[in-house]
Amino acid sequence: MSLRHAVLGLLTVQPSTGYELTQRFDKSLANAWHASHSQIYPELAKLQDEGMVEVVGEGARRSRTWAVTDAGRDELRRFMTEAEPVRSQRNETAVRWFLVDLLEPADKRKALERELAFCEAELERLTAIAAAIDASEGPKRFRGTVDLGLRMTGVMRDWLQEQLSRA
Amino acid sequence: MSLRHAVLGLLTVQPSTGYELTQRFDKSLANAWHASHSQIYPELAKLQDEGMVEVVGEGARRSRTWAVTDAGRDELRRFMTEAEPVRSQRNETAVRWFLVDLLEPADKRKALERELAFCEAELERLTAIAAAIDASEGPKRFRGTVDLGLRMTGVMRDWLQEQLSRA
DNA sequence: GCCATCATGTAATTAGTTACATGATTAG
DNA sequence: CTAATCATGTAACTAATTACATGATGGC
Repeated sequence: MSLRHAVLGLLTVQPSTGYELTQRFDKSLANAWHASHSQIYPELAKLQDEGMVEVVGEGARRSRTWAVTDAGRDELRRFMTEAEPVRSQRNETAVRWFLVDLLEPADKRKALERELAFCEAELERLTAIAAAIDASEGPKRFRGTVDLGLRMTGVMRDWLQEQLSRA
Repeated sequence: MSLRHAVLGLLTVQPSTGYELTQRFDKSLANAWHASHSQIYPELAKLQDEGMVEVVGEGARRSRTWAVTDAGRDELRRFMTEAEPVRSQRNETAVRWFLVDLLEPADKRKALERELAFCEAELERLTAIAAAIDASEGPKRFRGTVDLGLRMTGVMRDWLQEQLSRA
């Protein structure tokens, strides 16, 4: 189960409230993992029971800021270095791209155009994130990951354009 | 829900038994969707109830070959052309690559090397599939999808090598 | 005062995994 | 004849989504 490790990882980068975590899942981990608040709050409670996270601050609207404990850091390290990676994916976009070959030309073109628009938007989104990191002070962590996303999305865009020009 | 559309798609390409479908999920859709037999058999039954698949042959070991009906083809087309794509992913490997920046150098190098080995293996797997398609007669469907996989995995390998050389 | 958004939670349902179970066929 | 693999199914459990529910705060 990877939800808890994603939570531990995000909280290691930066202590957050449950609400902020839900947003960070869709920003930082948009291409990796999705979790909604109804999953995150119970998971934080479970992690707290197990001593892996703790409340380090309370703010307005009875919000609580969570941080990783030493036990949590140990568990995250164990996951990253010792646990056997689970490689299976669940990616509806990839299913669609696989199945696009089954469509007749007109439908295929329309589908490819929609996907192309998605890639362009994603490139823009990642470019903005990269610029923000570059403009910031400090260690520029995750700049590499953003760069990987940019390269992958670039490959996808090129591929879609080729498919379109042939369709 | 994408399982049923993956099933309809795979059966559109080639009628199969449930057993064959489980294998095709891990071969053709390895980088898109995973489903185990305990999910596939009930889904075939449900699709049959809804008139979207039918038994077109029976073989040894009481195996049954399933094919898509017109209603199934309609549903697949509707999914591909009209349904709003769900973009969220669930990809533990991507989570790991994101979190690798949190590790100290020695752990990081070890983690990157493991991922690099995975990419090399994946490149080999895809190269073999591409060669098989190229050697075959007929329309060479999905050759493009395999090529996309090769390009993406190539980008990943290069990125991992760069990260390693800097770690 | 009221609307948007921040913020947290639970309940009901659906999807997916792991474990259990069984029988048929083929290769050695 | 027996072990491996083919082939199908169900049961128990865990994970995830969708829907329901409530209250706080800040901007207008």
